[in-house]
Amino acid sequence: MTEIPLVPPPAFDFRNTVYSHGWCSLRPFAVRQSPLRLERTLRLASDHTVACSATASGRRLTIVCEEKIRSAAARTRIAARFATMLHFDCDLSPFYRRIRRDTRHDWMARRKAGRFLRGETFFEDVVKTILTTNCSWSLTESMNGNLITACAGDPEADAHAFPTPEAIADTSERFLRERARLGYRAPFVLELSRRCARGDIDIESFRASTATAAELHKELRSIKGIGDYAAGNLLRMLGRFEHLALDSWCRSKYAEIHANGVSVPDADIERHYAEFEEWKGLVMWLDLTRHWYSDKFPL
DNA sequence: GCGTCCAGGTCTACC
DNA sequence: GGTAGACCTGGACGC
Repeated sequence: MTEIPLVPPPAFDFRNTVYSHGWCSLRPFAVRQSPLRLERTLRLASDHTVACSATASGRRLTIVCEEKIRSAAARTRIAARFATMLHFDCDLSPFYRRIRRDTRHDWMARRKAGRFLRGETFFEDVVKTILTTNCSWSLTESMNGNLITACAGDPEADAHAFPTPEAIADTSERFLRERARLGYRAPFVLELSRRCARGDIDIESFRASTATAAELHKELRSIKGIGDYAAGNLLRMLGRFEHLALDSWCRSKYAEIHANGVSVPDADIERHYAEFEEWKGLVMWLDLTRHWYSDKFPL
C-alpha cells in the first residue's frame, strides 16, 4: 500500500466535486461513505492497473493505492490523474466573483461548487456521455459496466480500469451489441474508438485546447453519436459553460423548480439563464441540482 | 403475462 | 433549416 498526499487548489470542495454529477456512480468510479472516499482503478500502463482511493482531511487529500508504488514517477502520475479527474485545473475564481453579486445564486460560491468529476481520459468522458443518451440512468450504469467487463484484459481481476480505445477498437459492433448491450450506440462507440486508435482524432487534446467553446462544440458534434446535448455536456467537463446542454432531466427539473411543474420551451430556459453569459451552463446545472447540496445525493 | 411508454438523444432522409 | 421516423435497452405501468 502507498499513500500519496495531494494539495488541491484554493476554492476546492472534495464532496461537491465527487457529487457534481452522475459520474461518481459509473465504474471504474465508486463512492464509499463515512468518511467520503472516491475509489478508482487507474491504468498506469497498458498492462498495469492499480486500485486507488481518495479521501479528504481538512484542506488536504490523500490517495491510497492498494499496492506498493515504488517509482516516484508513478506516484507523480497517479497524483496528476486524480488532479485531472477532480478538475483541479478549472479556475472558477471569475465565476465566483460574478456570482457573489447575485443573492439568488451566491451559495454557489460559498459552497465552492462548479468543478465536474471527470474520467481518467477525455475518451472515457465521451464514451460515457454517449451511453447516457436516450436511456434511463440505470441502463447507462449497466451498459458502462458491461463495456468495462467485456473489454477487460483480465476478466477475473477484482477491479478494472476503463478500457482503452485500442481495446474497444479490437472488438466488433456485434460484440458491443451482444456483450455490452450498447444497442444502436455500439457503432458510435466502435467508430470513435477506432478513430482514436488509428490516430485519426486526438481526443485527449480537447482537455488542453485553447479553441473557443463554439469551435470545440463543432468538433465534438462531428463525432458520431454526439449531438447537441452530449457536446454541451462534454464542454462542461472541459470547463466551458456557454451551452446549457438541455436534456429531458434538465427540462423536467426546470419545470418543477421554476414553472410549477409545467414544461416550457427551451427558449424560455435559455432566456432565464442568459444574463450569466459564458457561465450560464454552470449556473443552470447548479441551480437544477441545488437539492444535492442539502439532501443526500440521489445516486 | 403482455403491450406500451419512456428515459439525462442522435442520425438520416426528406421536404 | 426544419421535421418525422427509426433506433437498442430495460424498468415502470396499466390492463
